[in-house]
Amino acid sequence: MSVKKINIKDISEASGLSVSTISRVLNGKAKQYRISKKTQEKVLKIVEELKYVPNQVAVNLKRGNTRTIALIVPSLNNPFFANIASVVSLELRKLDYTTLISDSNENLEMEKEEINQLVARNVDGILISPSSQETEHIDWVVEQNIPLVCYDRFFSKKHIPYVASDNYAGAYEGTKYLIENGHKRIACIQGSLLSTPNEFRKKGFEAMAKESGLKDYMITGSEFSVRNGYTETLLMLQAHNKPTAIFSFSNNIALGCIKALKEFNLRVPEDISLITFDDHPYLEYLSTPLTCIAQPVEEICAIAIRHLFDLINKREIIYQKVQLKPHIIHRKSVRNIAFHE
Amino acid sequence: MSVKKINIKDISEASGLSVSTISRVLNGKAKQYRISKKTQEKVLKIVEELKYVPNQVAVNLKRGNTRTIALIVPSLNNPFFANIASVVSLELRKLDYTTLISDSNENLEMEKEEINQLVARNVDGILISPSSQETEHIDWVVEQNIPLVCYDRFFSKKHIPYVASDNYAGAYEGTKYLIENGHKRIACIQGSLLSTPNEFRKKGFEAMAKESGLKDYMITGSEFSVRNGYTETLLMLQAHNKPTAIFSFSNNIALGCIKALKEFNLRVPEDISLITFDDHPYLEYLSTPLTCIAQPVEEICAIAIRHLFDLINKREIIYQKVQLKPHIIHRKSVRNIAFHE
DNA sequence: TTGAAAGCGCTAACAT
DNA sequence: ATGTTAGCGCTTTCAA
Repeated sequence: MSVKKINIKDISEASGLSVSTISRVLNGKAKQYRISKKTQEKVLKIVEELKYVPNQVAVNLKRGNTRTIALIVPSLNNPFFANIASVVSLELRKLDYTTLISDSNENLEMEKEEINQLVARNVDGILISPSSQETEHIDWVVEQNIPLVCYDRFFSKKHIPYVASDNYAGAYEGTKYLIENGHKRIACIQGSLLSTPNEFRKKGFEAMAKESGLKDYMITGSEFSVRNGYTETLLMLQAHNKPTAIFSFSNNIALGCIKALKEFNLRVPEDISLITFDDHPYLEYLSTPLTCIAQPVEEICAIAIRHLFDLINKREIIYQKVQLKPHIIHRKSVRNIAFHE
Repeated sequence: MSVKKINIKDISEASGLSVSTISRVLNGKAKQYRISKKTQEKVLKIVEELKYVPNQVAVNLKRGNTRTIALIVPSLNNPFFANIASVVSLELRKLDYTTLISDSNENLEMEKEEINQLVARNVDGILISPSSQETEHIDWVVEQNIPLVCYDRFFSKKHIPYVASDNYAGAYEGTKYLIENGHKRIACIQGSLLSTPNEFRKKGFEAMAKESGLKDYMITGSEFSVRNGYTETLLMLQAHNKPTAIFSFSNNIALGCIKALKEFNLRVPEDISLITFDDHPYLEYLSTPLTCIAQPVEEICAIAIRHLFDLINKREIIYQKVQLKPHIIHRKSVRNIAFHE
């Protein structure tokens, strides 16, 4: 029934050569060991015929490394992270590494479990966007000298390398843009209070608010989810003093926001303006094309990978903490109300 | 520098017990081997203290299985597949399996490479949405008795289990809906000609067209991509006889379609109607909420997983080939022109 | 109730 | 130019 997988010993027997010779040929060490052309050809021929593929599990055990990098995302259903997963796995494949994508579901317990699994599976490195500020499990990884780099979200108080957007600057600029367009009553809908992007977006907003004397604002919400965007928008629309602009702190939040706005028959930007973090192709085709603060996803991935490999190769990391400037993509969801007051 | 990972032998030495005892305790075989409470506690305590996690690579080599399932998706940037990846990995985790997500990038060569990798890594099973009708590499997997189930896309001519939407029925119903709404000139924009979903969508469309005497139609395009949707729409809008309705065969195609329509200042559905395969939260918030044919993603995942485990456990699979009915979600992108001719 | 040791498939150090 | 063998970390058979 069960067809035994063929192994290096089978090749050895079929060819009359020793397993070491097979191993050498297959690992490109033929010249180094001056293995004759004839032998090489014979090996390759038999390998081809028997469709032999070396058992990586055994190779990994022997070598102690797996040529596997783990990528932990908070949610694959978030297009921002799906995009990152796609980019990272493609890039790593070019380096002949396999990517193990783990979805932590925005859940610390799951994240811990996964980290455990990943370490047990001997991954060579971990790229993580942590779901909280809790670091015990992360410290444990670092203690074991397993290379780890944070992307997007990171730990403010720890010396763990990271690559992220400059969320402070992004929020600062976004707010400035809103204010320049005459908005004096702004509501922010934020995401997870435990995440650094949220922390810095909030700070960036507040800094600009302070700088320009903006007093009439609110910051509400607590999750990077459609539902949060929806609920918070619903609530603020029922307050006596509606904002003239909403600053959504993520793509999913914006979606919930739009849903609520629609139910209230409020048009964007005629009745209320909207700007959001995160770009996506569909934003352009929404009933009102959405102005957004786009993050440099490809760069974040590229640099995170580079840093991880610097760690893996014990090269020194010069810029341990990187923040990349996001940029505003102007579409049509912010109205200039400077002269309409 | 490099902190040696602690292993079972370390635990053995630290506890003064043999490695077999450690292994037994850790694998829940304490009662089976009548290991004393004291011994158990001692083991657990030391394991806890030293934060020992068994090396899964060694376990895998020894046991010959990995408790890992590979999920091959054609593209993670397609929200349909990102969604599937998310659902599958969450479901498999519940079963205490790890998911290895691989992005084949709609590319046969990459898919082959990945299959190779996956087999070499001793995955216990493979869930694949193949990027072509080429099956040599798939046959090789099956020959080795590695359980494999196709989802979404499959092989029409092979006896390989699959779970997919009933794309024929979906297209049939979608076309019927268009015709009932008075459309007599319909353009389909299709995706990859090599994929079964496309094949059956095309057939479903043609069947309904024939049945209702629809003559004036075209089927064009060749890729499940935004660009394809864009280009094909652009082309058909320049023809002398514009269609009154477009049937897009995927979410990405629809996005390209909308982009082109917008450039031509054509309103949906006033100037032209649009229906597409695949649902997504944002479809509801597009300038015209898009009517679509939604696939039962959760069910597809659940059944694919069940079938895979039937294979893994050598249980018999009763329904080897499953097609699940999709359903139309009525939004606002199809106009009734029956009385406007 | 516990331990010793073989062996999973491979690589590489040490032969020759 | 090629072969022999130890050992990676674990599970499990066999022994006690």
